[in-house]
Amino acid sequence: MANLLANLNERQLAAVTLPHQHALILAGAGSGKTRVLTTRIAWLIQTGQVSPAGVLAVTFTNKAAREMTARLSAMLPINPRGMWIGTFHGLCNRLLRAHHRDAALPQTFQILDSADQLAAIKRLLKARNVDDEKYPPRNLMHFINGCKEDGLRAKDVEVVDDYNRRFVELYAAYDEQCQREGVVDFAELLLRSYELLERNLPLRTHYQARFRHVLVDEFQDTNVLQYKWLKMLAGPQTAVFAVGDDDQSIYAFRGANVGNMAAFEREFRVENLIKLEQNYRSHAHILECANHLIRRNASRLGKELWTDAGAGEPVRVYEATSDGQEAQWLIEEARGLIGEGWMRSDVAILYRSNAQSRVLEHALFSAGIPYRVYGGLRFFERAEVKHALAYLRLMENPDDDTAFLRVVNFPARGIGARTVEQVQDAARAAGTSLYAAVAAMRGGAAAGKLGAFVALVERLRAETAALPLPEAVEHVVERSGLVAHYQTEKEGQDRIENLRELVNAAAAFLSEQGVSQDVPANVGVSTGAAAQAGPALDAPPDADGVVVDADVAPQASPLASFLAHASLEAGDNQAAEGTDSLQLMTVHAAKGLEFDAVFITGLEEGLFPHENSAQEVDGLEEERRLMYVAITRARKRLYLSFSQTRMLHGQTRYNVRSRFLEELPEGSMKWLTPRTGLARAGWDDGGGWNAGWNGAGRGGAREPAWSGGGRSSGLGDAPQVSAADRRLASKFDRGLPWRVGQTVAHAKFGEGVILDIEGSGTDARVQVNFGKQGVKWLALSVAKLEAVT
DNA sequence: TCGGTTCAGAGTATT
DNA sequence: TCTGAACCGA
Repeated sequence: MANLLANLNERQLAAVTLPHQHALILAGAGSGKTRVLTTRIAWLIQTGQVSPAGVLAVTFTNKAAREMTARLSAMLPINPRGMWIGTFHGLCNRLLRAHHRDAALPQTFQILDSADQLAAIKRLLKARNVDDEKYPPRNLMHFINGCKEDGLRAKDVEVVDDYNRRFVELYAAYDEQCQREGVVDFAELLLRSYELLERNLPLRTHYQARFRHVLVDEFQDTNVLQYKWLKMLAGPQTAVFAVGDDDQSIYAFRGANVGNMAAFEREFRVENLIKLEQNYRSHAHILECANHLIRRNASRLGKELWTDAGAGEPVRVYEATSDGQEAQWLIEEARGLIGEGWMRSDVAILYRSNAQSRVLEHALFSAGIPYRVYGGLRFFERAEVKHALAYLRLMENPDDDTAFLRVVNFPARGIGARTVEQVQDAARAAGTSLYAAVAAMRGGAAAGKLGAFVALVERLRAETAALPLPEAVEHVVERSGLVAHYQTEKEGQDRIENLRELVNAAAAFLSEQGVSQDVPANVGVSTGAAAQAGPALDAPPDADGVVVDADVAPQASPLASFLAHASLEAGDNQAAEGTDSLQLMTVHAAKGLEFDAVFITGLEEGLFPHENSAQEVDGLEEERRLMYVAITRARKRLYLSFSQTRMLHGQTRYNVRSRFLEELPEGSMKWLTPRTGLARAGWDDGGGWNAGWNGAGRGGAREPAWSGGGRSSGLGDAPQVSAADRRLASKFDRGLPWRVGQTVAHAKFGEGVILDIEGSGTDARVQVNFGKQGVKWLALSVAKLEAVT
């Protein structure tokens, strides 16, 4: 144990060895967060305070879960595979498989990824003849996921208008469709297991008693439902150890609710709040910049990073004349670094939006510098892989209509859209799945072809019944006709490779799970987890019967587990490793990573901070946190660059440098280009976005529209102002006390940002984005708005 | 069923 | 400017 706790600093040690009580650890960037989490678990187990089965540790990404598992197995002589360490979705999947009956799901339920979900929604809209112009599938998906992430079923959603009513109806219909098909989407995994625990007292009591320690990573990223889920799981004997950093909360747009941190502190009566502020990553000038910048955010729990590593080099700032020139400069700098012996893989080039990578890639390519771009298609998202998985899914669960439609005519077997529609009609009439409808259909050429398809799936299932998973996958890949189909394609070779890789992935999956390679793919097995579970899992008999713990419940078959794995872990999304390359990625993708040298590019108003964020509640603060994350990625050297002009959407935009540059401490910066003065009047942190993004550039005027200060005067004076700008400007000439971009408060809806203003006098209306409460038009003569400063 | 054309939209993203 | 999706004709 001595060496377990060795080399921890005072605060880290305190966090690791906290008593059996709820705790909130505010872990700054580079402060050893993962180390504290894993050491805490190891320490608890090693000192006999909890058995491995009594620990539940939850993360957001598979990568984080893997890292935690790996570090733990290095610290402890136990097999951490049997422990409940995983992503929210992975753990929910585990619960639902074990208690599928109580959760009203088939044991073989399939998991829809985002693309599957969208396809299912489109299918739903089509079947119900819904105008998808008026109700775009993507909006509906967003709505459904948003509701689920708030823990709301369709019946719980407050209907505010007719348009919204339709969404709620479709939400209900969507859930029915999923239930009928035996599929669940990502949000459903969470919601369903939450409801399972909520409604099933014996089950809840059992798991609450079992998990004496619940540890949460990246707590600032939890959404409303995840927090509710944690509250449901935490019983009177449970200590929740939440680790997070409110300053690194950059995922509000996907439902993360930083407010959970304060709520946790309050609702769990947290007495142990520990701040990890010593940074082991960056030199002091870099941390100075990070601290100085983030201090501007009003809503913070408060934290200041420090290091004893020394001042290091000042942060370099460069002003380019164009985006292309910015890339050229960057290449020269990078060449210099490489020449000095820096590894290319230790140099990262960050940008706010993916579109910015093109110019950079073009320049790097021309210069012959190897680079890797993060993002893009992942292994299990590739079309050919999804096709193969669809066959496997159909074998496992014939009711999976999404899988059916994906491969019913792929490879082409003469089943056209017309035929498919007929099946869909028949299925709807009979209230069955497409697969079952085909089985019920008689006669006709179409039925013949369809019948052949169903027979194919049946045959595949029979032929693979006794085969181990990898061989079963290989058999399906071959006999489904996929390989043959891609052989006829010009560029099908890569796809065939990926199909072969899928066979390898299946084999790798088995060994990762500790399942023997000999077990037939579709036979339930007991994994190491069950064997390891031990006496701690003897569930207390209850009035309603005995609770069978997930670890001793029959396990799903290797195939079912593999399919879940494929949905829950989309695989790598970065170019294969190999040659030493520069690392290109968005700032979001860089979170959690670190590099010796970091370039943050495109530091321009409208781009970073992004213009769209001005329309969101607390949008600017989130952008600032994003900048904070970017800065704290750098160990030794940090470059910040921006460009006077940038090609965007086919037009040259004339930029003003990012306000974030003005928010950094002079003393820690070194301008590589002369620092020009800027008229900064008109800046407004309170929600306003007075910068003249709208006008600048389109008229060809370099003069920023807001140079004069306030929006209206600036616009009025600018030459060649567009019609849109005049329309905008006119909104400020009516003497209304409101302006676009302003943050306001409403008694019922909370804080919002004004998006638009229409009419005048008693007719005046404002459109306000209230975030989760939605976008609303409010009549100013009725609604009471207050300015938020 | 595929391939070309047209059109809108263009922010960040894990499971 | 560029991309992806939808659509139409062969």
